[in-house]
Amino acid sequence: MSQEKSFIDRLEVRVVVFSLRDDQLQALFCRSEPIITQVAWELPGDCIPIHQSLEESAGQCLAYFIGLHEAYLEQLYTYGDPGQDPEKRVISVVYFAIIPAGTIINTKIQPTIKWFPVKELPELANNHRDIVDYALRRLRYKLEYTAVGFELLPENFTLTELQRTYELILGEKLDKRNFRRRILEAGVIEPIGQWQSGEGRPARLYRYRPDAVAEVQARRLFP
Amino acid sequence: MSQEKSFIDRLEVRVVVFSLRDDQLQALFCRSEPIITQVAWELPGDCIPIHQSLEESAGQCLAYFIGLHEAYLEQLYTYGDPGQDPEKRVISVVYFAIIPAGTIINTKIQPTIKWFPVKELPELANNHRDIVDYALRRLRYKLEYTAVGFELLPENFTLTELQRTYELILGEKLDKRNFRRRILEAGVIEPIGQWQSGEGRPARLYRYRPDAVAEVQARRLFP
DNA sequence: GCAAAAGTGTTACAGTTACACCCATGG
DNA sequence: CCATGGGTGTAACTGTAACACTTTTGC
Repeated sequence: MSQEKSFIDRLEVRVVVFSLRDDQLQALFCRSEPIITQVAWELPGDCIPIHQSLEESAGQCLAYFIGLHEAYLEQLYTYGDPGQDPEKRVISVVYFAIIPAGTIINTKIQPTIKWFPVKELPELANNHRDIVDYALRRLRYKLEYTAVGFELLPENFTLTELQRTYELILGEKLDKRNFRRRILEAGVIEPIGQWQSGEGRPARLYRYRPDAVAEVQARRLFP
Repeated sequence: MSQEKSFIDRLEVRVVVFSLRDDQLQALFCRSEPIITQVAWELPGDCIPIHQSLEESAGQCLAYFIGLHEAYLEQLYTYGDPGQDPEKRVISVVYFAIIPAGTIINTKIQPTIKWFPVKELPELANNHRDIVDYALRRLRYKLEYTAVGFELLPENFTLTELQRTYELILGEKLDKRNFRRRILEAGVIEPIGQWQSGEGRPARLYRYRPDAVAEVQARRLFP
């Protein structure tokens, strides 16, 4: 095993932050340093201090950019192609994060950040567009067989809100009765005994049961 | 964004190599340098030269250890917890590889490597046991919704061999008629017009259709 | 001719989908 | 009292799982 050291790699963490805002799935970007003249956006990120684990760094990145200390966080992929300069390479360990709808984030910490709907992304630096696309695929995919959808919602929510969340991410309409029957049968949520009033009949509020076992048996390609 | 450089990180690639051997799923390890006196095994790996991409390095690792230049390769996870020494950290980008059954590998290149059945792993260095467990989960999982199972087989195979492969990895018996019906209906394999003889009636040989679309619609947790 | 492995259909059951109306509240 | 969104059950259909015997070859 060769022992050649890689002194000139730069190791960074990047985070794709998703949230539901304005009835759309949005992702967070920050303005990149204008290298030539073009201004582009990039994924929030940072170097990884030697004393930190990768996940800690991703978490700290969230704290730094949006002042948030708790969020769903999952490693997505590590990118590390050599660039044009054969003496330089950036290793990007990318995480994705999910922020509950309605979370108030402190944009004063970092005035250069901005949310964009995933359907209307701006021009992004490097391969960040591909990264977001991949994160989105993973989110959709994961939504189908785990309970990750609840991470997008506040602690208490109505069944209509939950259904809307699923519809937004999957990009298709779902049947109300089937949706309700199945999610209640799955036993992953419980009513909190309160109702949310607004226009029309008040809606029962539910919360996710953190003890819920919410992995579905995959459908096999072959039996 | 802070610009602190991480000079003392060591960046390495590791590969979990799976193959079917002796009617068992096996993984490849190499003898680790005996640090104190205890001899343990570790995942084959190497440093990542600055001019290479991560996947290239993983591929080169396969070439170096077993003289193989083509194999299914997929990024698994990146590990990078700080160790005891706060000035040192190893970043391990881990891939997993699948080698078709019957592939003759050149163990003369590296006499210190050895296959172990995944059910009888030896003592492994660092967190490599966890890594293998995770790779195995991913392999099982992936088998259920993609056609990755074919990577474990030689180019031509019988339906019984294919079924056996699935049974070995999933760890359960499958029904012969259901298995055959569904895989043939899926249209991912085609007969090559030859038969393999041995004991009993000769078996028809098939091959995987590389143009096959072989992703199954996931079963949803909620509709 | 027999041992050994390949190959082949049907039926019962479970899960999924499609679908339309009444209910409770606020204004 | 009416507009608005919340809430509820059933029937047809589709996919899945369970199951045993015949066929072809080598020895």
